[in-house]
Amino acid sequence: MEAGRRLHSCVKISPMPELPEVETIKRDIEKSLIGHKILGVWTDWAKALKPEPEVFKKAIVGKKFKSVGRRAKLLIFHVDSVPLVAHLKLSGRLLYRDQKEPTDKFTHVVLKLDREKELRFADLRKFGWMKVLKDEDELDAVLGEFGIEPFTADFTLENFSKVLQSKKTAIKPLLMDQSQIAGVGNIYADESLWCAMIHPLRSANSLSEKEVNELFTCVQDSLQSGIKDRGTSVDMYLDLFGERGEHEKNLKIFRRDGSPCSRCGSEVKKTRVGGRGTHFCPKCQLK
DNA sequence: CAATCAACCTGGGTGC
DNA sequence: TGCACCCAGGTTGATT
Repeated sequence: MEAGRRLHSCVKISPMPELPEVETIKRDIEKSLIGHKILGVWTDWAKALKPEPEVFKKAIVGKKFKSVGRRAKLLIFHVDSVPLVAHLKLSGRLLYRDQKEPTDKFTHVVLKLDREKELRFADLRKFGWMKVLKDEDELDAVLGEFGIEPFTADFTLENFSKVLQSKKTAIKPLLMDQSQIAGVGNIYADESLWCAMIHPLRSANSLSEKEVNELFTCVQDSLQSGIKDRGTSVDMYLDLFGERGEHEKNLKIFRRDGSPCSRCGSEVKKTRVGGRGTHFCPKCQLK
């Protein structure tokens, strides 16, 4: 276990932009990128630009960033009237930088802007992408694939309860199922379940009314707490200006295996649920 | 229909 | 020192 702790403290690659991280980037973009004109597009990784680099370039060069939004973990831009969406997946970063600042080797897309600025897309694992959409109908179709969105009018206890009651799958994979509940990834799923004292393998439709209530509150609190700290940097997420988020020190359960549970003192355990690393307190979160 | 799983990637760890 | 192998995880798409 000592080895386990040491291993985790050395892991340098686990960004995981989830709702709070993407929301942080979105808010910073509102204050910086909006209004900039796109002068050119550079890439060394064709797959990052959809539908394909030439179409992507043609659609946006000469136009201005007008708005930015977020749905689940997706960033939504409008470049003039052209919808553009971006997904950071596991290791993507968006950076707003002066042209003269050096780029790192993970930078695979650069949007050259006016006023000597750049929007850089860096991605160690190259899973992320930016995509130009045809029109608002296509955007509606993309956004319609997601489930209930936290912090919107749709995210009611009634709707949350309906989602849980309709599935007998384990609660953790359901929390992370973007088509059901939008924006929750591995970190905030673990945090939410610890907060609500629910074991990650509990069948979703087996939760009591009280547990559903608790989880409903905990999901929102965990996400809100992450936003307040400008996201979690474990260890690669950086915000639009290249700064780390502060939420890592406020994590209650994620990657704390081997340490005492901050609620009951029992040793935090790590296991696998749905193929993903899952952290829980065996005393607080009974099966 | 639901659960499972490889594939997409890279770097950093371990074990031999 | 080197090298094969494993792991991290969001999402898609194929398979069971």
